[in-house]
Amino acid sequence: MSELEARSRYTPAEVEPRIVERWLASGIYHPDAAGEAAENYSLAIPPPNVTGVLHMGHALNSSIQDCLTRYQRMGGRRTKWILGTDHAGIATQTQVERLLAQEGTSRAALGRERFVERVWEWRGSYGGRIIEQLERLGASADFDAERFTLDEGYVRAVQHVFVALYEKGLIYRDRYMVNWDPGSRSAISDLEVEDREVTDTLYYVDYPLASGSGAVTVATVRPETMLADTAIAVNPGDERYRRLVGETAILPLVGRRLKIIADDYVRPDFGTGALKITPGHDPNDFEIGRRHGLPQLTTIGEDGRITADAPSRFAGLRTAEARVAVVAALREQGLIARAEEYVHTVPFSHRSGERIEPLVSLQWFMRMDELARPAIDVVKSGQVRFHPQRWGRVYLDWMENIRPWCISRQLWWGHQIPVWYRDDETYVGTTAPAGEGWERDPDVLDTWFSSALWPFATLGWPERTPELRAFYPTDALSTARDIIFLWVARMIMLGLEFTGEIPFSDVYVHSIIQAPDGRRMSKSLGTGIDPLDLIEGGARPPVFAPVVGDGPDPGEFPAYGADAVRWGLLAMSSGQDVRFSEDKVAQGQQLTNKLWNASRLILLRVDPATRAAARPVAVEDRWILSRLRHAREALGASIEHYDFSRAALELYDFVFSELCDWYLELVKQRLYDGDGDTATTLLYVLTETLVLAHPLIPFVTEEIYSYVPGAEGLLAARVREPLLAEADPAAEAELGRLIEAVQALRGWRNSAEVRPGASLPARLNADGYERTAVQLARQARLDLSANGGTAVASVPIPGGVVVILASDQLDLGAAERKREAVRAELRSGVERCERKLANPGFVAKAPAAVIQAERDKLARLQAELDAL
RNA sequence: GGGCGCGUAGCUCAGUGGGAGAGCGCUCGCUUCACACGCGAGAGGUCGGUGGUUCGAAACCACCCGUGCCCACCA
Repeated sequence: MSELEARSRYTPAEVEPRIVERWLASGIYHPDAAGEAAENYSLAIPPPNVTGVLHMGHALNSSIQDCLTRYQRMGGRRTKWILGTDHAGIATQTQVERLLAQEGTSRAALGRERFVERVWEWRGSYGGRIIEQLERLGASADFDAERFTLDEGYVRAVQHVFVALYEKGLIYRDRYMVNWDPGSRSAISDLEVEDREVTDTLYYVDYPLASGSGAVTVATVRPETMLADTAIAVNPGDERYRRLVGETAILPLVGRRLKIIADDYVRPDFGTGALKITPGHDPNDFEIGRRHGLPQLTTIGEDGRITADAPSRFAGLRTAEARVAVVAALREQGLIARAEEYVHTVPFSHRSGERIEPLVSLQWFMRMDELARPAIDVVKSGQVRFHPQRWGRVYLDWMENIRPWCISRQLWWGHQIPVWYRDDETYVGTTAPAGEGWERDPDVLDTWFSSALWPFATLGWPERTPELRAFYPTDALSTARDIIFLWVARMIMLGLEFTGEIPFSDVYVHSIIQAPDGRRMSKSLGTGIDPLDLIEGGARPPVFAPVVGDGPDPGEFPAYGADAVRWGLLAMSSGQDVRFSEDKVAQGQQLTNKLWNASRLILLRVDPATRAAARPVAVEDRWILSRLRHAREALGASIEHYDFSRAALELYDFVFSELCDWYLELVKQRLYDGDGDTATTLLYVLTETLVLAHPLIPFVTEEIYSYVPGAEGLLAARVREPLLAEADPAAEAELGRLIEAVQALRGWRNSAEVRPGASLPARLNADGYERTAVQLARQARLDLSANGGTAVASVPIPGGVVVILASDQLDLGAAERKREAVRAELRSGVERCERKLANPGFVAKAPAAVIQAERDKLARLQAELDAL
């Protein structure tokens, strides 16, 4: 007990690490693989990159998932939060390559086998950091069954899927236009490309006609690609060029003969209406080229440099250099008719940040339309629900226009494609083919290919494991919207294809937390916070400077503790993006501190032999039991509806407004007096409050629980029991009256400038206070025992008035001013009601209950006014 | 070009048809034996604008202004 007695402030920094150890040692995070998925509860974490460190998005999403997990676990269901990390192909490979560069070596020097070994070593040393951070946050995930998207069983699952889809004809190899990322030297998918606005120059270039009679002028922002031009296209309806269709132009600098063709794609009103066609280096031209059977030439290589197939003066130049050189050469020949500034969007690699080079390349693709169909149906039918709902529409829009997915990556770190080649033969299988001379495809799969199997591959699929039966399909998926297409959609498609079931029934799309200035939280911008710095205290970046000084060092966050951070993040989040608010974290800290101190009041006064039970002796006991039931129901509904900010605020309101401000103040005296039933009930209310609060603020509640007499085991493992009291509207009405009356009297005292400690002689002239008059007197500091005396003021309260009697405690002038103010307020209220009730439309059309409520209100206000 | 959000108190945000709310900040008062990271009482808003629907609009509809995001192959 000494700790509880000694600390009038809750100290998370000392408590939390100790609690983490108890939870981890208890084994409650790791459920038995028993029962069926329908009765059990499970959810899979979006696997953080193995290179990752905890950022605010992780902290928010983990707070959400842990709230769900703890809530369901305490609801008595076998609950599993599937945990693990993603091998994150490009990110991890880049990280290790950087390390090698520092050591003066390189991937190429090591060779594939040694390099991959190095990555595994790296993962062994540094890859677990985010997992430890999740533990520190209080995440109750299954740490004993941590998975990795490249561990042995997972590799088998991925290969199985690849082979099956290949055999079904959905995976194929093709020479096709891809987004080539010169930074990572790999193809990437459409989803990994981001468009940025760029100011370029639009050049008008003359292509002389072979006939020698003039030239056709084309407009281009990428003159360097002209080296691979194989045609010129115009719109078939364009009168200006009609007679040129079928003619031939001469490609400047190269001399190649280009056919002039007609294609509807060309817009007559843009540029000159004539378009140079480069099937090898532009996605649109690629399509046009296919339509017209044009050759695809390649003059830009995978290294982003001009190839030897181009005129030698350009070979080896980077594209940017080549552009300058080509323009200079054209100028020399007087072929640049015009040049103007041009703002447009250009694709960049999301990964490396480099400008995408569209290239024709031999890659593996996956056809998605067939897989999309059932995945569209399950969302349309409501089997899979998005929260907020509107994200379902976004999902469907994308799915209905889905395109093939380029799944091969020219990396070493990842799932190597299970395909072998020998001369013209191709072998696809989960094990190497027999015989000599087979060469395995060097490429690996897009990381998202393996992520798409996450909810079932982590449970042992394709084996029919007990885990799979117990926990698949999962229940919920909580994620940010930026991976709805990259990940969520693909999990639904592959889940349906390979397990025949939806991978989860609810997708919660949480908000994104921005920096206080509205920018994205990002380390490089200086707008990011390490959540651990909030939890344990640490550097406060300048954009997070407190508006008012709040401590010795504004450059440091105080150690708010994990509960405060979790509560704050939940309270901040909602359906829309929000700016990070340190105030909300501070509010969470106040909540933990309040609960700590309320518990001290109770636990330091009750006899250790007391056991929690509901033994209401006064109406306020019935009231708090009724409010407790209300809070449990409201909070439960909010969590089940994924409304976490509401849940957080409901908890705060219950603890502050109902439990501490009113109930504890009302029963304090009885507790001091040593009343046994009061102690018993208080212990019950406290225990159930801890149960209520635990999913949101697990640490402080677990710590307090350890001091509760008779409480055994861990609060985290406790199952919610049915509450011992029903809703009690009569008690709620009675206490509602009391609270309103006390507030009215306190307000009156304040404005009448009555000394706070003074007890005022008064007469209670109101109905409905038979059982609460003593409390009314105590809370409002009235002396109701006085008889006689001159009435000097009359304070309206529900059901009547309190008449204040003359005493030397009172400044009559101030009291009179207050009385006038109250009178004016009541009058305007009465007028508003009368006006409404005089409106024939209102009386005729409004619902009867609304009209009656209005009449009641008028009567009440009028009575209060009359009483003055 | 298409789509989806958002605009409510000084700040950050709840509130989706019947008397404008919370936290922080601000003002006044209080060393009341759980908590000064506290307690009590207040001030503060033409709910972006215009028009409409309705007995009644912060909420529903239309348009406008401002702002953010997503999707899209116009050189």
